[in-house]
Amino acid sequence: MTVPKSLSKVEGLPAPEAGRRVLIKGQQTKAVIIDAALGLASQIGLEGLSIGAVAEVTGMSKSGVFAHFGSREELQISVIREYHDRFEAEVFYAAMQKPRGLPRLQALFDNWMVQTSAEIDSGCIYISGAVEFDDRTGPVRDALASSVSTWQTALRRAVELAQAEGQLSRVSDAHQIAFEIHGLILALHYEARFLRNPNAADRARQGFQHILSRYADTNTLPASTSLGAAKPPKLLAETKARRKLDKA
Amino acid sequence: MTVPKSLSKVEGLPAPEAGRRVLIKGQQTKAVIIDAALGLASQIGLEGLSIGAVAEVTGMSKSGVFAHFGSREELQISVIREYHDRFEAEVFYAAMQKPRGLPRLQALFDNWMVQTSAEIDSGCIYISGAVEFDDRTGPVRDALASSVSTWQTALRRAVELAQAEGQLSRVSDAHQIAFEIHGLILALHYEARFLRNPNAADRARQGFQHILSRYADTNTLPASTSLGAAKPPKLLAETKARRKLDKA
DNA sequence: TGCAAAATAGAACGGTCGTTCTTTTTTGAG
DNA sequence: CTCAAAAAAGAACGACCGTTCTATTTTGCA
Repeated sequence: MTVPKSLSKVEGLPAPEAGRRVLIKGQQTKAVIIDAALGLASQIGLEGLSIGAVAEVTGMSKSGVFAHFGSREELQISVIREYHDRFEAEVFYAAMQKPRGLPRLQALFDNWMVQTSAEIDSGCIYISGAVEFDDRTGPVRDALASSVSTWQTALRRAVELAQAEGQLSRVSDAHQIAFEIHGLILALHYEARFLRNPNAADRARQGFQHILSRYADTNTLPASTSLGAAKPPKLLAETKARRKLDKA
Repeated sequence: MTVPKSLSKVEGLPAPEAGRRVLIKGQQTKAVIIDAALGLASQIGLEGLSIGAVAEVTGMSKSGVFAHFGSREELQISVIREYHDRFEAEVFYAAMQKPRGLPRLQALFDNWMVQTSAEIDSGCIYISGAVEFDDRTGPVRDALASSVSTWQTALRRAVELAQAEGQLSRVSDAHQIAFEIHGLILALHYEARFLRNPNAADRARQGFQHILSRYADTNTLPASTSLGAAKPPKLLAETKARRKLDKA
């Protein structure tokens, strides 16, 4: 139909084979719109996001906003993509500077906490969106699930690296550990944002330290956190053997 | 406190001082409406709940449904109350038959898991509602938050009892332990319902056993679950001393 | 600067929503 | 069986929604 999926214009090539013009204004305002829409969606959710509200915030007309996307779904997907990019930059890439293993995993968790609910307003789209689209189908849900899965894979990989470094036990697989970490973030979001519990951040941090100390391997315990009692006597030889296997 | 929320039968007084009639039909259909509305809200959320949809499901007219509540907000609140009652019966009261301590806590968790997402469809209103109303104000949010707080208090109390019985360590307070358990349920709901991960239930169960074994006190470890490695050498004397304190 | 294309605005559409008002049907004690 | 009260239906309202179509303004290369 009209509005050709907005692929050639923004997503794909920046029009190097353009027959006539290479306009820049459109993409500028589109970025402004997406930014405003992301702010709105963070507060009222992706489903509550309306073109009229975005138009009012940006000072544009409804049809002016609409023309950039061609449908509300495409606007929602653009918002998801924008959130994905920011999440990737501020949580993932920011933590990749740390050395692999526990330092990087700790940085991922800290950044995740900040991104999720450290800001007073603005909830997490990955969380609210999951609730809104959990029994629906379609491209919006697919985009959301894809984005979340990417992040979960990255987190799991960080856990695996910590295991490979011998800093995290293998009594549970990485998926299980990532699941428990995810639960802490979800509980943080729930208690901080809905119940307005000011201690939620500390609870989450403490829970993360509990997970680390539970799965702690023998070498290099990072300053032995609050729970000093539970020190499982691990097998050093087994750990080293497995580290070799991972290199192969 | 044994959850003294639900008192009268439906709304206010069941009309014992009725001047003329004591009609029963109205309350019957009202119960039918609320049941249908709860089913709908469990799928599409409290915010997505529309009077028109409820009317269609129940085979009534919009105004017929509306007349029973006077506003959509009141319908939403009625749904929350209904969910509260069912949750109370199927999760809380069903677990109160078990002896206090770990058995009861385990039963609470198991029932909670079933209620939350064991059923294929029907999500949890406490979870979806928290996302939908986390930055709103008004009676619906208040009813939801009140209901959740009541349940959280009951859960925390169960943890405290397990601590008092000497079956759960006190290195963390009950609120922290309840927070971590809550996280497991939230992660279960997220992964099972949104990501369609069939292993989520096992992940949650395993995470719960991890929490138990982390906070395990010396006596009566229940058949030492899958995680056999981490056995923290606890102080027996300290535990007994604290158990005495709790009795006082 | 000219001028076509791009960007934006404006008005209107059909649809659904919660709600109100009026009318009809059903209920159940006398 | 009667009949007033309760329950339910029906129609209509204003508001907002996404979307379409057309008109206007702005953009930026020639």
